[in-house]
Amino acid sequence: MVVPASKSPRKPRLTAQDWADAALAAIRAGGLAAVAVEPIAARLGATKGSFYWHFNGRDALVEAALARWEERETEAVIAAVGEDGTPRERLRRLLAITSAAAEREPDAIELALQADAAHPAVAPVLRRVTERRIAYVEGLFAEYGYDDGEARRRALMAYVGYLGHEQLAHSVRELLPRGDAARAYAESVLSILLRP
Amino acid sequence: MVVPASKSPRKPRLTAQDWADAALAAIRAGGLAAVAVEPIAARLGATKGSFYWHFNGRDALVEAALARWEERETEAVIAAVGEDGTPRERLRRLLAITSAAAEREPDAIELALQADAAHPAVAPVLRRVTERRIAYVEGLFAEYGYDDGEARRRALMAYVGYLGHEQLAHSVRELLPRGDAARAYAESVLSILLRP
DNA sequence: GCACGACCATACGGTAGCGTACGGAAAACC
DNA sequence: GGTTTTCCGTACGCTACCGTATGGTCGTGC
Repeated sequence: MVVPASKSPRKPRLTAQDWADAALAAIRAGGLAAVAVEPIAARLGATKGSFYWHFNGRDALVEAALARWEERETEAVIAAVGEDGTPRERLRRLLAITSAAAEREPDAIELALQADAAHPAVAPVLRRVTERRIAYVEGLFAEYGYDDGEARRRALMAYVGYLGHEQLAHSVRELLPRGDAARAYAESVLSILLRP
Repeated sequence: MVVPASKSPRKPRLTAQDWADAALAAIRAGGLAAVAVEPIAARLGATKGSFYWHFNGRDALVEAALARWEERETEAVIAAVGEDGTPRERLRRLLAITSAAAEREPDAIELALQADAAHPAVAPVLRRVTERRIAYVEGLFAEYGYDDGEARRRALMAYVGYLGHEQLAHSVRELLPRGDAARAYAESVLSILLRP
């Protein structure tokens, strides 16, 4: 009796995207250094033979993963805040989204990239994403009523605080306030940033 | 003609300290992953033979380097601020010291450890150092007049801002204000943090 | 001035990962 | 249904690093 094709799940062919996503997963789990062809191949149930058909080498894979991340990042974060409400409401929403995310589990990919910010493939990606984000927050503050210089300064404070918060959530999470204290903290941050 | 002993500088014997310092230098230059026995040996003009006499293995070297860093860190930073003047003056001094340091070149060792915060040897060191620092800043805010909760929150904001600032200085330095703008920024941060 | 212990170099085997060569299977096309 | 692409597995050599074994050299006590 011959078993039909449904026995072992029919080995789907892999695309370059599959590899890029797997590389992103590796970055999330172990940083840029974890982007290693052979382990990822094993995890995909494939071999290097497949990989080197889709890519020229490890560097190309890294770049593909970063491109994928930047793309996702761009469309996601800012859009999540929306365009409804006063600037204050949008800032509160932004704060809520980011701090809630960090309380669960900080964004490991972003932290990994920040850690390898000097890597030639990482630097430009990080620069673009960072610039976009700060400019966005600066816009919110400007809309709120601050003049150019002050809006820029406050945006920087806010973003720098965000970065450090993610970092601290990753390294010494128990020092961050939780629950009610976290809400009081967020409220305090918002009111301080919006005080003239 | 035979040259006396002064020709090649007489090969000084190495101590465990020498190795630990060299490892720290490697961390500064290339992160934890750069702590590799053979390259460091080469840089010291020695071989693994020397290393494995002083240490049991790579892990022991990493721990020695971290211990050395923690020691330095503890005695240095807080002491630099001193105990003179009002809390406000001391906070300003602290801000000046740290932001000036970041403007030149952020502390690469600290960033590297932050990047590998999950490493079993790094985590406890980072936890202790971070706790000490935040507690110190919290003390300053308390002395300034805030009640316990508020002092803690402000200390957290300040520290989280410090972390993010170092991070940004490392990844996208050109986004940070320089010169006069930097001074205006620091002034703004201080006044915001000390406003009731 | 020699003997012993501290210190180090050399040489070796082992592992993980990169990249290449090449043959074979699977789809796509006609 | 055969041919041509597309996709992938296997096998190989190469490099960088870890850790061990072993014998040599240097300093120091006596």
